[in-house]
Amino acid sequence: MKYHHGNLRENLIEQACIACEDSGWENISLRSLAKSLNVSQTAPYRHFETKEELLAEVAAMGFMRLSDSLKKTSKFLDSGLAYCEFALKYQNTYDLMFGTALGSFSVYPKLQLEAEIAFETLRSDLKNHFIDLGHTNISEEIIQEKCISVWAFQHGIVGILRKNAIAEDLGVAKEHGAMSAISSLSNNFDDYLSKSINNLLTI
Amino acid sequence: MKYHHGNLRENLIEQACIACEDSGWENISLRSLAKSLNVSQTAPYRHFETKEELLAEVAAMGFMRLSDSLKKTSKFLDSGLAYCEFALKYQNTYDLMFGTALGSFSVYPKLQLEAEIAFETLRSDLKNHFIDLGHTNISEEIIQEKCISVWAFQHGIVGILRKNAIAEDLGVAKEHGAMSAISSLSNNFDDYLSKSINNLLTI
DNA sequence: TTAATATGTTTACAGTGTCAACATATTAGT
DNA sequence: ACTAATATGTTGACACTGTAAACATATTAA
Repeated sequence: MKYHHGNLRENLIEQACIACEDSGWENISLRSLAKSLNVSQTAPYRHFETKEELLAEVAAMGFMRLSDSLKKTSKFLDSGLAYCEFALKYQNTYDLMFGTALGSFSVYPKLQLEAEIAFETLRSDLKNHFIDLGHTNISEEIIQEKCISVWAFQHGIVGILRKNAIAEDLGVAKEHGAMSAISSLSNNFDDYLSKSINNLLTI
Repeated sequence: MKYHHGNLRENLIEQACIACEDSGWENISLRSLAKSLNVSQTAPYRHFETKEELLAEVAAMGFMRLSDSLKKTSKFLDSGLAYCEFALKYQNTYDLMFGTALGSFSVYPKLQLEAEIAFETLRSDLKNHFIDLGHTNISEEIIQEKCISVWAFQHGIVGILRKNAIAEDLGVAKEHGAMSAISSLSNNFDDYLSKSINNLLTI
């Protein structure tokens, strides 16, 4: 089962993942990807109808890796930190996953699936968290609602942190100014995070 | 004080704002902007060193309008809804403001200023909210921290809502699936929002 | 073995940001 | 008022981009 190139499709996704994390999805070009795989510049079009379709695959891979990161945590309140770490460590991929390059998840079934798996990971963790706390009679709807709240909060914090140019490390804020009061916050970032999430979980 | 065109710079910003909201920042082209203003394709470069510089101006305008929207609310808990309404009504501009087109706010002084003004608007509203509740001895640090939390939560919720393709109206979710349990949530979106924000404000 | 299909190439089009060289309008300095 | 400096605009070019059409060939299915 070997065509001209072998498995151009998977190689393209692979290289696109690397290129995305290296220089951001906006700087990915099908032509240069093709060139780096020693293939003509329009060869990718035999595997992806459009550039966006390739980007959707990259985003899906991102969600798979996010799920993995979340699964590595034992306590629910740790997963918040894990989430933020992922989002800041793989900034460019995260941008692709949640940014405007792709529209709604539902346009790309595989992407939607992987996104839902990641969400489910967090949701089941949260359910266990509630059980650990002795709250056994909480409806699935509320669990889901709370899960969305937590996710949204984490997502938002990451966005704000980045807009204030906090870099590599979670604990350091470099800028000053009104909005960058974040610095004081990020000195004890994990405390802040778990406290806020705990608040959000109040029923 | 009238040169060749008059005030090309402001006209460019103006048209860019419109174009951005119409078709998204990714589809703005300096050349077509120039053409629509009956000016040569490189004329914009006398006023902006790079395309990004123009986009930063558009984003700054966005924050000005956001501040206006927030100022129109009387109660603090209403401003959350106002924020989400703004973010969903002016989706494309909001993307530019918080997306990856521009890096950190601090790269563009004017943008940073306008962003901080918007933040300050929310912060002072929150302070008054605490005072209304009789909590008069809350430190500025905590107010700021809570303000960041609220902003992050709102920002995150908007992002998640959009990734599930909820349209025009705040109250309606169209998709189904695990993550789109949002639909149940968004039926009483404003209740959900104020409840969550209230939780976040717990000290 | 033949027909269909999957995969890849060549060529081309219309568009992009931005640079360099040049032209002219306005302002500031004397 | 005249001149030099500066702000503004134009022309032309370069090196990219996504992607469509026409063609070629390798692989697979009948």
